[in-house]
Amino acid sequence: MAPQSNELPTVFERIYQVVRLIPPGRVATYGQVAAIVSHCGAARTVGWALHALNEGTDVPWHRVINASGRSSLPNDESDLPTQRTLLEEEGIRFDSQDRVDLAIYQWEGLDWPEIEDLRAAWFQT
DNA sequence: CGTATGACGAGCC
DNA sequence: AGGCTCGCCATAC
Repeated sequence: MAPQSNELPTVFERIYQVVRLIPPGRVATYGQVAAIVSHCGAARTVGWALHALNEGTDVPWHRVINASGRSSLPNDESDLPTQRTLLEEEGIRFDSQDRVDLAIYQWEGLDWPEIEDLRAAWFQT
């Protein structure tokens, strides 16, 4: 959803759009999302975008973890469910070192034509 | 407008 | 395998 009708979506909005495509029970890495959004070194920006979300968001931020298979969130002292809990509720298992097996759970991503479609809309090419 | 700061990641020990 | 360094890039200030 663009802020103004004739304005291109911001980087954050493009990131959110991609994260919404991650199916339940799967995870993606920050770098993986960044690659689809076409900012190959911008994994940190994905983290920044997710950090900016508020509680009631419809963006499944918890499905994005780091390339080591771990949650990158600092220890939150809130009562909200942790990222791990949210993922476990979707059937994802963590190993004894708090790691997700990416070989099993990583989202396969998008096919090239789908990526092209997204970018065409984003950049009006 | 320069600097600092991240929910990162690849490469090297 | 695990820790460190350095590069990345959009924001914040």
